[in-house]
Amino acid sequence: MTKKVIRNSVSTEDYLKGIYRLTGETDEFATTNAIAESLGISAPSVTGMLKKLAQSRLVQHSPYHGVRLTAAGRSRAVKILRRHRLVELFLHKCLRMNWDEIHQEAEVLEHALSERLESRIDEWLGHPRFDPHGAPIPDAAGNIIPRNVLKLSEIEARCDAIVAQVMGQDAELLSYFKERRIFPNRRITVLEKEKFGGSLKVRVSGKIQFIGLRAAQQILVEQL
Amino acid sequence: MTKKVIRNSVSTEDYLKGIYRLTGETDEFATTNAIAESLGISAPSVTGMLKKLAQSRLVQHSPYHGVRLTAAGRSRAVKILRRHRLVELFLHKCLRMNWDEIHQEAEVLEHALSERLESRIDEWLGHPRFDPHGAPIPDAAGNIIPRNVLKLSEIEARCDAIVAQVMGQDAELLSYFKERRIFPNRRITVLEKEKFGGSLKVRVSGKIQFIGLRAAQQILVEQL
DNA sequence: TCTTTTATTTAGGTATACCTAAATATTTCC
DNA sequence: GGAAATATTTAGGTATACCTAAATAAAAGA
Repeated sequence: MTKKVIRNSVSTEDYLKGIYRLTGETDEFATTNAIAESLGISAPSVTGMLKKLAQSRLVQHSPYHGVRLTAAGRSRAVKILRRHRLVELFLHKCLRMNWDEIHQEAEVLEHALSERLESRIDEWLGHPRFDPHGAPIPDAAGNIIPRNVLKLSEIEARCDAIVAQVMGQDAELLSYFKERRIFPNRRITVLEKEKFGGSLKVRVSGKIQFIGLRAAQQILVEQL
Repeated sequence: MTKKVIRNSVSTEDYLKGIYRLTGETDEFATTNAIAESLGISAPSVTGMLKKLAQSRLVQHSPYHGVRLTAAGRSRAVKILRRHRLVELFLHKCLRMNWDEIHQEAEVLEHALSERLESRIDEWLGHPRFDPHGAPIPDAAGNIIPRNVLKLSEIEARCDAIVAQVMGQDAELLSYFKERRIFPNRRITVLEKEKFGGSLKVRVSGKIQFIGLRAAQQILVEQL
């Protein structure tokens, strides 16, 4: 027992991706509850799965504390992330799918790509570096372009910035951004910040508008 | 118990597709062993699964005799077949994937397409009617173009025909056809048939060559 | 510090889909 | 018709990945 099984399941990939999303390239631990919430799975189920992932040396499990990805686990997570973002961009560019539909499709397709198909799509796209939401696409070796980004909500009033990325998980939020013409590479100026977590008054794409705090936390910018 | 559960699994889709491949549009029964062999699963496992599919009203199960698809089961099978063939053609046309690679990819991707993506691909391809192996692609309603085809092995010597379809499951066999330039829509003439299941001497694409009987059974033609 | 709250894990159970070995039904052949 | 061969099903078991309820550990607050 406690043998090191090879885990190729969709579940395994979803856990690794979820943990990576929580901890990024840091060596922080992701907590059981955070993982449970992000995957929509009960905490006891998560505990059980984390033990299996630890046996397969994909995560390091520190009981009652959390897990962090091993090198192998991180590499698998980055691979899925690459596939997810390549697929999003491909669906958008080749098949003209909407900005707010592609995430949902990619969530399934990322688990169905072979190595071969991944690289064909990468070639078709010309080895792209960013997906349609502005998220960096890891290269075939797993390297990610380092960026210096802040949440829009953290920018001071009267500051200029460039939209780097909008978080693309939620179709409703993406429609919100679309309506307000908030897209990667657009210049954005924070005009005013209401106190105590209120809206931000900004100018973007020539229009002055208000953005809720929750939305502003989902927009990454490069400050100028 | 014995409730009518909704079955959306990859396994379910593979069984329905497999049964359809065995029986086509006829009302014949597929036997347990034939299904087991075609899916590479043990016969007892197949029996168990057929009972579940019968409970979900996707097949009609006649114990010790076999199963046949219900209308619902056939419709699901044809949908998967449509997706499989659309994906094959798309990979070939858009991503320039080889004739003998696309089946393997489609085998996975067919289970990962949404309705929306299926129809985007269909549009991109211009509502195609045949896949790269010459197999007819069912339309969105599930209708399949009727054809009048024979196996090449059934054609009399000194007869002319047009290659309609090469069976595309096996990459090795497809390479064999590729080498011999046997593609859909090519004219093929059977020059001689060796007795007792020997090779066929044919002319195709201007070249005279021999085709093994097993291969000739995997080539469908329209007799002229 | 000690109690309460929160987070995590253990215990026990479910569904899906597969397996082998053994039993039983069906078909084939003499 | 009956024995042998073949096909199918039953019985019992495994692995994956999920669940709820209960127990326990850790963190927070008085």
